[in-house]
Amino acid sequence: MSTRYNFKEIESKWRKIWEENPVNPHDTDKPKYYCLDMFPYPSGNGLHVGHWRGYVLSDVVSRYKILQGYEILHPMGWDAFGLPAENFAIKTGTHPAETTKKSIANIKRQVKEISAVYDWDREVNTTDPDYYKWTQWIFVQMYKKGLAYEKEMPLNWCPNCKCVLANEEATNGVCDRCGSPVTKKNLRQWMLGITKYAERLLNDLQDLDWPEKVKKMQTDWIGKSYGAEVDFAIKDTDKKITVYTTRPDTLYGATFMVLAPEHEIVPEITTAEQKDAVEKYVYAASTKSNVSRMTDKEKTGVFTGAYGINPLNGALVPIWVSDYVLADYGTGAIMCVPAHDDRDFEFAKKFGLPIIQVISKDGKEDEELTQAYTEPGIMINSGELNGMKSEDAKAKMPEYVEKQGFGKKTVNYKLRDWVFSRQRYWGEPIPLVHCEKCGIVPVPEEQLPVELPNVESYQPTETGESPLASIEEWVNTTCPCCGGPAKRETNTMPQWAGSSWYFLRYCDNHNDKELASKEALKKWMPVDLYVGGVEHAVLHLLYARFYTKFLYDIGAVDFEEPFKRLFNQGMICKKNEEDGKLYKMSKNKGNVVSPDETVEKYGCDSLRMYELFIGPPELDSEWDDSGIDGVFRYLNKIWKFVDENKDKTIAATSEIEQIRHKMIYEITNRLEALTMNTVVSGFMEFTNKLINAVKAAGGVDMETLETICILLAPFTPHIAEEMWQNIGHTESVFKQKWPEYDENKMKEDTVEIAVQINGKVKTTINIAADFDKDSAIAAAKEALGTKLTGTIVKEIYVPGRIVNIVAKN
RNA sequence: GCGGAUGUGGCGGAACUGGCAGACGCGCCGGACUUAGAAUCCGGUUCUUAGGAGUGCAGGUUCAAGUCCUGUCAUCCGCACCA
Repeated sequence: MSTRYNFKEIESKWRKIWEENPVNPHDTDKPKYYCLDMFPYPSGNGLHVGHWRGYVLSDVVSRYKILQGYEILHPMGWDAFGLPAENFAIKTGTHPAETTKKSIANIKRQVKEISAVYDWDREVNTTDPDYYKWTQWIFVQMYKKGLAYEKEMPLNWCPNCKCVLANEEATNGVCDRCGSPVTKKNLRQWMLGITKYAERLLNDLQDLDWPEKVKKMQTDWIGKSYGAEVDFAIKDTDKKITVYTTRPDTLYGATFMVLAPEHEIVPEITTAEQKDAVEKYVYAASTKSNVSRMTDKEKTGVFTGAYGINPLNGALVPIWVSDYVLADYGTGAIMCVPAHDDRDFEFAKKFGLPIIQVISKDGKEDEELTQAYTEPGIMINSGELNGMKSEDAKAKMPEYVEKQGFGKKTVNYKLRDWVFSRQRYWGEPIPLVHCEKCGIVPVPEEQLPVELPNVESYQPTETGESPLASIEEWVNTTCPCCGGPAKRETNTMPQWAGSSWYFLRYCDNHNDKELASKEALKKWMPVDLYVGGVEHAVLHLLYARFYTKFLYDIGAVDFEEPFKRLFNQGMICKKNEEDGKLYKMSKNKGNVVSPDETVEKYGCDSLRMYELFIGPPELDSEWDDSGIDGVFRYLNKIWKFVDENKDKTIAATSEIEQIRHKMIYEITNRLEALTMNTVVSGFMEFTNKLINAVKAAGGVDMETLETICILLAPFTPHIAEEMWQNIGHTESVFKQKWPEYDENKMKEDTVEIAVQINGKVKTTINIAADFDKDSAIAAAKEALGTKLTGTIVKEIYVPGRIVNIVAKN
């Protein structure tokens, strides 16, 4: 394709000029706008055109805000700790720092091709000791507040990564990173008490301008439920079992109990006759993989031989063990009401346990329940509760149980504390020292950062020990407290540590006294628009909110929510040659399109515009190699139009003026709504209209040419800047003001409207836009002529839209 | 199983609070320019027995439904024995 406008020359020219004279000067007294991209992991594979999508979108918004008179913070950095560099080190012996440095250099070069208005002097890198000093500092503050603690417990262990995983990283029993099935391993690990923040993390979601989907995912992950804990005494012992239930209204219907196999009371209450069977079952459950425990829905279980006593009516209920009860949710023990719970019903049927109905639709007992009745209804077989609405009983029971002294009202969360230590090399060392005399001592703040030492072997171990453990001269240190011999903590932090607060560091990235100064944070935070993929809906976005709330509590920041508005861009997919199916671009699938080549062929402006044009930005889109031709042709067209008309401008005709105002109106509104695909189609549509109007008028006015340049500037900055210069300006287009529209001037004098008979379009008429109903109907009837037959029942006129005549024959 | 999103020409997709369905672009067809091709420009492009039919399917509300209501199907995503 031959080129009409020389994008190569224009783009390199302006890139250079902007580098010397940034279009977004700082330290102004303008209002602020913080527009943030989720920073990338600098992978060796570099970027593909899918990565551009979010970056272009956020840049368009940033440049638009500049034109609207804002001072912008639009930074970029590198989330550079992580496994790929470390695995590469294991294979080749190359130090991860070296690999990371190279990858960053490459990806930075690629990111610069986007020509975004990034503040490169605010770049951060999570592996830079000046950065992770503060990652460690935050950990120390958490430790001091008792929020970071050590605990031994069965943890998700990825045998492939040889590393523990947080719950959030092991959804569906599979390692988030490598897809291996996760096993459980009993390990002593560092935890962060995120559950202390469950309520705030849940409540504060309400006011965020985030996609509902993400809010819902976080809400579900936190998993709040209301209910009661009820104590069941165990027959012939002085022991009791506390169960958690969300259905205290059904307490009279409890006919058995089930304990999780891991429940500590199981061996204590199991009778001699049942001992073998129970031990066998518990052992089998412990070796069952996480995946099958989640997916095997067929109920299994074993009777312990013991009986609990229903505190309400003294009824004896057999106590069973089954792995459908989870040890780490609620109390690890449940009361079972088979009449009103699907799972309990299934269990009761399978093992022949009694079923007592305590709720029914009409207050009468059903003949026989064929399935659990889970709807609300009227209480029956429930003593003093009989006749009450089940919802009322549900609301009343927790308090009643509490008053009677055999339980209490409670709230439960699915959210677990965050397993925070990793047994790998390429991460922030946890800044703690183990002293025989003083116990665990945090490294004093003035000694931070605890830098990562060099190791010989990056190989992780089977035992759950970090490769750092083998470096004796590093491990052996002195206790900051007593000066005696001590050992360093050898675990490192998860990759999420660095990304949980990086948006704060951008505000003041050179500060060596604080993670960021109060003034800088006050100026910039919170983030006004955060753009990134939906894959971090629970992980990064939950952790970052947690960190922010913690920093708020210790007075380090004065806001509780870091990201006011969140936008999730869709992925760019491409058909795989082999199976013809759409896949997200990836090296594995061999469907990657390189932005480097695309820029070479079409230029940055064309690629930027095509990234937006490809489809609704929040949905996945299919890359079409020839689709970019359309925007490239468009840019040539607008270039030619401006070039041909710039030297012979005339006064604006009313038609051209009307097009200009309408164009400003549409582009602005669509841009505000982030419906970027329709912005691009709007540019094309209005340009076509304009070209026709200009042909008729014999020329165009200067203001219209200027408007086009400014409107295009956020989208295709180079060509816009060049055209702006070509029409006679010496100052950057980004120093201009975003144009305003005048609604009165948008209006057309005459409009074409459709004329319908009984809702079917028969013809169209051109009438004055301000015609009243009678004139419009009259004009419509005239246009219809003999087509209109029968008796007219109704006449409808929607100004500017339609005339509909309802006639009966 | 629960929750959410999506469903419109050959393709990607437009259509603001119900008001001319298919904007804009790709592709394709025809024409102009050219020795020729590429590029560019101009015109056409939902289907169709030319009366109509048509926004996954079946109903409903309305003068008027892609848009609202009821039911249903398909695809994708998230959660998934959370008591």
